[in-house]
Amino acid sequence: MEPILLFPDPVPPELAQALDLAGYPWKAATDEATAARLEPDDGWAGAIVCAHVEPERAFALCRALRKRDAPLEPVLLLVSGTQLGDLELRDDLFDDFCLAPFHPRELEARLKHLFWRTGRGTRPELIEYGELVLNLETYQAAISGKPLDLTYMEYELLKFLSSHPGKVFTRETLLSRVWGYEYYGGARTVDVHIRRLRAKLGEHHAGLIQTVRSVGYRFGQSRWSL
Amino acid sequence: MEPILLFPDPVPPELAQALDLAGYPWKAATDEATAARLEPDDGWAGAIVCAHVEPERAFALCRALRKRDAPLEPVLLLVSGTQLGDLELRDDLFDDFCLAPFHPRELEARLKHLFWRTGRGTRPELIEYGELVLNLETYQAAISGKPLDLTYMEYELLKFLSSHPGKVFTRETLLSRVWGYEYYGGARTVDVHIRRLRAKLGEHHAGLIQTVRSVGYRFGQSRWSL
DNA sequence: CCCCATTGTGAACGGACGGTGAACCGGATC
DNA sequence: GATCCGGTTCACCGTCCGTTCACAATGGGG
Repeated sequence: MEPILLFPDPVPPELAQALDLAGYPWKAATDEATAARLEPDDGWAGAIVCAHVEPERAFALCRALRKRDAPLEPVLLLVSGTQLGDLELRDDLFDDFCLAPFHPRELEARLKHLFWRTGRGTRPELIEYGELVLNLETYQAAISGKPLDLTYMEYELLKFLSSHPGKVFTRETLLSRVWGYEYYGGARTVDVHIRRLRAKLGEHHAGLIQTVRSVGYRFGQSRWSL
Repeated sequence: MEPILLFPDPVPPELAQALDLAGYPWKAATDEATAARLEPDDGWAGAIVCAHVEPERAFALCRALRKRDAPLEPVLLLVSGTQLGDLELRDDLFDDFCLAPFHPRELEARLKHLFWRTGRGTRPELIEYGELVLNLETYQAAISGKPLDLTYMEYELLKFLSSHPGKVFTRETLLSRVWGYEYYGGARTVDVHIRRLRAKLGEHHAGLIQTVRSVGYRFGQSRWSL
């Protein structure tokens, strides 16, 4: 996802923290010129402008962003309670606003809705480990950019392992955590699924899943290796 | 100005007071039927739905309001902080939301901005994905320029799927989001509608709807942004 | 160097999952 | 009331894939 443009620079710490927590990339700028200089090739994903710190410059920036050839959108405004009246007649400068101080989850919800409204894709939930990417929303997996054709159990197993890299799991643990607590079946089932996973990961990446003899399996590099 | 539709009835006193203070006329309704009975000749100006009192019925009402021949808008949702997560996947049910308890002036500012926005007709009236086009105003669908003759449910299902491309939905999710929360019926119903959709999409485009075994269905290709 | 526990491998079985055709049913229309 | 239309349900069936088993390969300990 392209980064979100923030104003001002430096960014209020609670804003930066909320965005980091929600997983949105961002860059801060002090004015339109630096914003233009920092802009990625494929443009900004949107902008969040703090109007409660420097109102005049904030609104001026909004106006500049909207007057570009390709108007920047969506623009979310952060305002203090006393500024609510200032929004009048400035409707065209922003797409949504949020009262400061804000609850991180409100900001996240507003961003989500805003991105949906403006048609831009919302940020997918991913598990990444090196070349491997699992998309939790689409139930798809890819390694080195090439999609893996995994079955349901293979996907679930890989998802569990890759979300605990470096940790060793016994077959029994895997059976209870991935298959379900009530599962009653042979432990060798795990071996077969591991084998098929390694095969589909390809020779080059098969080592991502390691066997720990007489214990179980581990995904990724051990914390103590090297 | 036409009145705003409120839910539920009786209206939370702070909401009624805030609207009276801001000078907005309103009428309250307990459900869609009474809303239809109370509706003025020239329609509602918009709706404010309290989702923090009766979430299920509130969202059901939103869906009903949006499915009318002339979808009611704008819709402003009042939610509690703990409900922020519930907004996910319900983006199409509302135009803006406000955290309860709210500051009267925030509500007023949101209404003002909302009316300004909808006056300019910013709500998307088309959904496009590749060759597929859904016209939300005329309830028509076309692929490669040729109109599709879809039934109501087929259209709703395709609309929901195509507005979340790449994402996998379980049958239960589809039943609750497309058919309605109160729906009690077999999950296989979804299969049949999917089959008819694929048939009407034609052999060449049937792959737009993919089956994810033991999970559900997915529309279009996933976005591998990043 | 041998032995046996442990794990990898190939194949086969069978259950479950989903596609499909058709019947059913309730409401709308004439 | 007859007919049509669209949504739901059901039964059937093909296929996918999770599981199991037998056997080969491996590796650590004595």
